[in-house]
Amino acid sequence: MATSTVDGKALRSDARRNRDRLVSSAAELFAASGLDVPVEEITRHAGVGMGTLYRHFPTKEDLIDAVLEDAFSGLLDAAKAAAEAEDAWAGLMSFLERALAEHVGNRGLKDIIAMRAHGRERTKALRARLRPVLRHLIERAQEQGSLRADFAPEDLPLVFWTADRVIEATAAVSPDFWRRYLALLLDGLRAEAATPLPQPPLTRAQLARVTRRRA
Amino acid sequence: MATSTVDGKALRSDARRNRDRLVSSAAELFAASGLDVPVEEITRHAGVGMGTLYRHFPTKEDLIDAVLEDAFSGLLDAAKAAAEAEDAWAGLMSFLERALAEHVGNRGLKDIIAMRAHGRERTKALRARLRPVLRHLIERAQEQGSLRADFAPEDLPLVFWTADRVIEATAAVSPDFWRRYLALLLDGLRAEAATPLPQPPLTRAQLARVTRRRA
DNA sequence: CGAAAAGCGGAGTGACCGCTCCGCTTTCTG
DNA sequence: CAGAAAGCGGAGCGGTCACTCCGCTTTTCG
Repeated sequence: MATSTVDGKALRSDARRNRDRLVSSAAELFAASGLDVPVEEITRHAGVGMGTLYRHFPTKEDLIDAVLEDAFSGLLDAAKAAAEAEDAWAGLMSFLERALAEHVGNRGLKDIIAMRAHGRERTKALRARLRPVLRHLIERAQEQGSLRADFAPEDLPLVFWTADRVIEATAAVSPDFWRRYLALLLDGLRAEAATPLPQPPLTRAQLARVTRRRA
Repeated sequence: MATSTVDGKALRSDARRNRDRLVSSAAELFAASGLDVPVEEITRHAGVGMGTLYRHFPTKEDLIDAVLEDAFSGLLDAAKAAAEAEDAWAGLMSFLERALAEHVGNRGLKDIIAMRAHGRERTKALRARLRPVLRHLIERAQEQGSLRADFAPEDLPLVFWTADRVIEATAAVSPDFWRRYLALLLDGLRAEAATPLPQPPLTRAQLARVTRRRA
């Protein structure tokens, strides 16, 4: 949780303290119940008033952004670790496993990836830093002959979208069940399993349009 | 759309006409915009008042149920057709393709399968009639050596949950993209692709608990 | 045809939610 | 330590939605 102020000005001590409380309360509640916890519940949990919340974060979206920046940046670390693996396939697998394991206890993360609320700047920046790492990992796995050649980096969101759906549905009943789904899907990503695919991958532009959508 | 009255009593002619209008308006709007179209919009589209809606369907859920019974029963037909295929794998594939193709234009169906609102009686009955057909199809495909042996009938919802997620995300941008995802997943379901799975399938009881959930 | 029964419409209710406004309190600064 | 600036709390606003209530209209049937 950064201590710096976004724009020059130093905050008064009580303000800083309240801001921190808000962010950590929000983190906790988002993780537990998803992004639509009422803002009022967040302020209550943080022991501050509504006014305080809205002075720090002009909109609920901004709060979400502040909270999930941390969580998202964890993903980047996982990706970097995976990129160093000798066996690229194993690296990719461990990246997916680690990332998804985090999703099990964090409804907020799933909500973001499921596109409920979106499109902030910092998140976009993190995504941009993540992309080349993963592309490299994918290319290496394909060169090593383990990952099917027609798998595109743009197909990766499929894994998260769908696995999150499974987690959402089954976590309460069997918290590790998503691993079965992932294994099934990964068997379809192996080079040996490859059968011609009926559709091209999404282009980056299409993918961007997908994430920029909302009800 | 059944013409019979649920409980003995015959409806007055205007009542029957209004009821039919409501159901078909709801069908249209649910398909186009999902299950959370406001009831007021449905009544307006049907040209009747709120009171009329709520006399026929004590709750929005009941209306949903009435509407989706039709759509759901189409699935049963698809399954029966698939069960007759010589090649069980091909049958299973065509069942999935046909069922999912319907979901592309019908947000209401996806919403139901995604568990938004649920648990009505008629729907449960239809599911019960569907189950043995699909189980038979799966068993045959396994005997023929095309479907991996550790795939359970209880794993089938995975396909729908996840494919619907993909459809939801991408239909507006590339309406046929889900076929790529399905192909990827199906490659993982082939017997040759099989790698040991880390988790057992859900039991029927667990599956029931999953579908009986709501926010 | 006429009256009772059945049905109808839609304004209104209550619950929820994100967000605003402003009189009061705390912190900072000289 | 005092005054000004910064921050604070929470009642209330405006919007949405499922659902209710009741005075009026249409159908039915002898």
